Order: sequence, then structure tokens, then C-alpha cells
Amino acid sequence: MPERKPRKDAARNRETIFAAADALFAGCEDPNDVTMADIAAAAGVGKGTLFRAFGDRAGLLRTLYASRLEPIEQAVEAGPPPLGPATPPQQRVLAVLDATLCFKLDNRRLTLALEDSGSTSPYQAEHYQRWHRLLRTMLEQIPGSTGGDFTAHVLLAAVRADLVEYLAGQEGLPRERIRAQLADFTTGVLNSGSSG
Amino acid sequence: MPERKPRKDAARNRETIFAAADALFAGCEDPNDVTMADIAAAAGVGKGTLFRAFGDRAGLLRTLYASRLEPIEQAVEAGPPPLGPATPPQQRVLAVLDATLCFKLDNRRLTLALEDSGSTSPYQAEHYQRWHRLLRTMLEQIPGSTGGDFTAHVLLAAVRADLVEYLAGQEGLPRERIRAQLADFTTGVLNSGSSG
DNA sequence: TGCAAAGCGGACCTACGGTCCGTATTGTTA
DNA sequence: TAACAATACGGACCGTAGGTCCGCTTTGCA
Repeated sequence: MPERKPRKDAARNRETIFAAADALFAGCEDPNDVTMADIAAAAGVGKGTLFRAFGDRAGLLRTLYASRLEPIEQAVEAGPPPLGPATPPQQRVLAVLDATLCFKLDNRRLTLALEDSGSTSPYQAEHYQRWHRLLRTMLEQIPGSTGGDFTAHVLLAAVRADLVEYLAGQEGLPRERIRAQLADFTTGVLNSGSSG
Repeated sequence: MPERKPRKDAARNRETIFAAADALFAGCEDPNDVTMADIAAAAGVGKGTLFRAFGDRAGLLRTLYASRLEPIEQAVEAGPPPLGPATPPQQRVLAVLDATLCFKLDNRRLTLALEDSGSTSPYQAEHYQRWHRLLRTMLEQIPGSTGGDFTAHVLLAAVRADLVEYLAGQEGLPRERIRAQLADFTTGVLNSGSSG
């Protein structure tokens, strides 16, 4: 695949749309209130341009999300401890989950929009698969652990966008409290493996 | 409020709609494919009737869901062990979660439709609040346990409709395997409390 | 400078949830 | 059982939002 590069104006518009969408999601109450037409208008482009650049709503959200998440994925893949690969599994599981939680706290609206979007369940998304595989692998490296696959799913469920949104938004729990609770819970899960 | 009883035809239609919706959801692939117009048509009534009877889509789904769930709620509230109130907490937590899981396995499409429906997060729903409160209370009765509130959320997240759908549907895991994994995981969580 | 190719934009289409209101059914009173 | 309110019916209708189409413009290459 030669994948020839896009024209200059196309690239520019892509960036503009990207920025506009980002801003709209950041400054909204309910992500569903931000329509594709809104985004196009805010970016100063036509709807056609928007849809050509990102395919559909889910595509746009995925792209936004991926770009935000990239630093964290880098850090996990090849960064220094505690996120990087050199970290002992237990500690790394905690770090990865904490990073995920923090990310979702920092990008609540966007993440919420993404997990809402479309009727496709979040579990089909390739980025979910990646995180799950990573988590499962780490869990299986912990001696005496069992059920890594299911445990990985549940740990990821513990940081799902709408739960995080509920705890931080409706319940008004402070960030540090949620982080602490997640850490406590995860620690418990990790320790229980070796005693069962 | 005296809440006068509805007319005979209204009551009859309510039942008909109810049954039609039930059947459509049971026999569909994606719950979003079942539109309100479909349900009205299948029930042989006009859309007006449908909306008058249930308010909106979420209302219909809630009603369906509640009616299906009623036996379990009865059993939890006032039934014999292991679901009923006389059961020791640890055991009851396991039983309640297992019952919830089985219910969702048996009513996958409907539950999925409900948790999808609307932009309102599942966490606002009063039935979620009820289960959460129940679970939290039980968890707090277990000596040495901490973080019952968050733990209750996570345990409920472990049986969320779309996860269950994914495990049973896409992954094709057999029912008993999922149940076993949930039981293992939950047991681990319950035991970890007393060692931390 | 000329000319494809790539891209633009917004009118347009479709589908779905939800409303409205003229008509039909119910049930009550005599 | 005739008459009349109250209640409910049903499907035409509406608004909205995602997504498409196509005539026009911009870009980039020779």
C-alpha cells in the first residue's frame, strides 16, 4: 500500500476539525449534545469534509481518543517504570490501571462519548483488546494467580468511563479518593490470587 | 393519589405491547434494530398507544426489565437462602451476583437494550442504586472489609450487560464457565478484605 | 498556464423517537 | 338502551441527527 499523502488543504482541515471537536467535547455537559453539524460548524468546514476525513462519528471519536491516549501507550510500551515493561507485574498492573483512571478523569466527556457511540460494544474495539491483552499477560506473570482473562476484564470494567463519570460527577468524589479506592481494590485482587 | 384504574382496552393493549416487545427483543440480533414502530406494528397498535402506555423507549424497556427481574428481587428480599436475607453475607453476595449473571445471560438482548438506551448512564437508574445498596450493605457486614461502596460498584461492573454479552456471544464462553469465573473472582475479592 | 485529481460544502435524504388530534371505544347514568 | 363524558386509539406528522451526493473549487504537477 503506497498510501499517498493527502493534499495540504485536507491535512489542514483534518487538524482544524480535530481541534474543534476536542474543544467542543471538553466544554460540554453531555457529549450527545455535540452533533456532527456542530463540530463542522465550529471547525468552519462543511459536513461533507468532516465525514470524508473521519468516516463517521465513531471514527472521529476514535481518532481523537487515540491521539490523546498516545503518550500513555508510549509510556506503557517503552517507557520507564512504573508504567514501562521493566516494572514487576504487580506494580505495573497498579500503575497501568491508575494511569487509565487518571486519563479517563482528565478526558471524561470524550471517553464517555466514545464508549457511548455506536451500538458496537466497547469490547470489540481494538484498543480495548490491546489493554486487555496487556493486563492479562501481566496477571498471568504473577505466581499463583488464576483467571487472568476474566480478572483483566473486571479490572478494566472498574475504570469504565460511565462509572468514573458517575463517581467523579454525580457522587462528587475527589480524584485522589477514587484513585485510592481503585488501588486498594486492585491490591486486594492481586493478593487474593496467591492465597486461593 | 387515588390512581384510578385504566380502561379495559388500555390494559389489554399494555399486555399485548409488552408481549410483542418481549418477543422482538428475544429474537433479534442487535436490540437497536428493534424500533418503536416495529414494536407497535408487532403488537398491532398505533405508535400513539405505545408511547401513551410507556412514555418513551426507556420507559418500555424499564418496564419489561422490571417485570422479568421481579422474581429475583422477591427472592432476594424475602426468599429462602441462599438469596434471601437469612443468608450469611459472603455467601449471599456470591448468590446475588450469580443470580444477576444468570439473569443477564437469560435476557441478554433486553438487558443490553436497557443499558444502552438513552444517554442516561446506568448508574442513575433506581434499580442500579438498589442493587448497589444491597451489595454494599452485605460487604460492610463482612468483618475486616473495607471500601464496600467501590467494591460493590466493581462487582456490579463485572456483570454488566455488554461484558456478559461479549463473553457469552463473541467469545462463546459457556454459561458455566462464566459463572465459575465470576464466583472465583468474587471469592478472591471477599477473602482479600480480611487479609489486607 | 493548463488540466486532472483531490477535495470542498451544504443541500438533501433517511430513519427514528416522539407528538397531535380527529375518531372510536368504554362505561356510567337514567 | 340512549345519550354523553371520559378515556383511549392510531397513524399522519414533526424535529433532529447521522450520513450521502454532486456541482464547484483548490491543489499540484508538467
